[in-house]
Amino acid sequence: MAQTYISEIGRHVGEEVTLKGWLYNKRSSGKLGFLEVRDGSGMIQGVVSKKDVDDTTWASVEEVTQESSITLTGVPREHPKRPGVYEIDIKSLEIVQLTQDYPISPKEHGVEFLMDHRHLWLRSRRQHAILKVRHEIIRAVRDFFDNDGFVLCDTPVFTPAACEGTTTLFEVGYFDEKAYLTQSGQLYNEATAAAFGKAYCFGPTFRAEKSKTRRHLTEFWMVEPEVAYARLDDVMTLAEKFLSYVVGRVLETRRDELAQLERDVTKLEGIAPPFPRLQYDEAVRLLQEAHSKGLVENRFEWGGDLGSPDETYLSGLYDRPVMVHRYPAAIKAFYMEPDPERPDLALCVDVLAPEGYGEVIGGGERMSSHDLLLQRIQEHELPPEAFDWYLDLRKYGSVPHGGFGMGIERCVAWICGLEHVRETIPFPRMLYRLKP
RNA sequence: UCCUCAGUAGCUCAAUGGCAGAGCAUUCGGCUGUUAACCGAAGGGUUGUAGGUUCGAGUCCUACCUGAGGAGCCA
Repeated sequence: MAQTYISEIGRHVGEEVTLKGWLYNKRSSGKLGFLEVRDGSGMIQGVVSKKDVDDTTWASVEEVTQESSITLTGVPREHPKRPGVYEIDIKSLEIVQLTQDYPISPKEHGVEFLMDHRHLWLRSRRQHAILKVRHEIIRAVRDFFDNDGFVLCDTPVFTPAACEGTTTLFEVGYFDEKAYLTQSGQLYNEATAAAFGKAYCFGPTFRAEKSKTRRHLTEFWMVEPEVAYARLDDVMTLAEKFLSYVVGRVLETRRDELAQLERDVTKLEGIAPPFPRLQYDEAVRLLQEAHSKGLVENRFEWGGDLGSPDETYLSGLYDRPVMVHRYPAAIKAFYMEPDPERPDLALCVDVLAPEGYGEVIGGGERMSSHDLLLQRIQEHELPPEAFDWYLDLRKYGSVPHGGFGMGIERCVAWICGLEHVRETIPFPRMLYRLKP
């Protein structure tokens, strides 16, 4: 018999249908059984009474265990006590495979145990909700750029040299030479933006930093748009429109999943342009003021990069993401365009998500002068021959241009209200975590 | 790399330096509207590893291993 998916069960009330899936949980009351069934598309409670089915089916009901694969036929109807919720009266049940000793019980488990069983943990309600929000975020990201005239131009994962130094790169063998896993597609995006005007890449990114916090993965997904002729203000305007669109789409299509995650959606409903724009100088003043009031432990000095506690404090001042711009050039990457009015500042921006989720976007205006870029490469003691092609972009029709990168997992963690990014990707890769 | 915390049954956790315990899971029995169902019973242990202190160590000390949170660095 043709399979009906649980997500479509409402269209089949009163008809006999076949479900194919797995047993999520079982409860019983004597000769009445309650089977919670999942099929990937959703969950439904099956009800089966001994007097209504043959002995074979009742024996299966008694025997079936958590996460056994099953097929069943039955007739869906509304739940007697919960309007809008469906149940299915089971007519017959077949066990495809009887599962023995499923490790994840319906009770609490620790992080290490769940991470070791990540391949099975994905079956749980919570992980389902998170990964469906992730999927929606990725769809929204693609739709936003596709609908705005951007061309998807993916950049390589194998790269010959570092964008910003080799210390945080994974080195791999590439036949007879060394290669590195990409830490950003941005340099290549500058080439595709010069070709297509507006381009973006979206793929995995690798950082070999020995970071061990709730915000770090060694392999994560990043979307990076790049726009020819864009100035810093244009980049910031794009970033606030983009983030607002993504949040709006999740609110529109994934309310059930956010409710499952107990996310306070009122914190998301106000996310709309304009986002506050805070110049680095002003951020320093706010942080020093906060320190004198005892709100921030360490006194922040001009010239440093914002630490996590600093970011958390600043983002806590606003009800939407805050865009901190014009950091000291000395602490930013070599390719940042200097501010013509204050050459010691870089025309860059970091977008800090609310509620302490930290930096979700980093970007800015790129350097357009060939000679200054070459000078910066030399100052940073980078091998100029590795950047021949990159310098070419400044020799043949150089224009002001800029863009940003957004880490998908931090965005998912923020929108879902999660404690840790490890749950935002099916199989997280972290310091000390390479399996499963 | 550094700082802090943790490691006891398959899982989550108790146990003042003095008999190794509970809930869940599993097995058996009961229950016709359950919702992490509930009720009764049973099986289940080299207390992360190695050494030390002590009449006696899950508990105290040392080293190591594993994990978690944080710093730095970053999206």
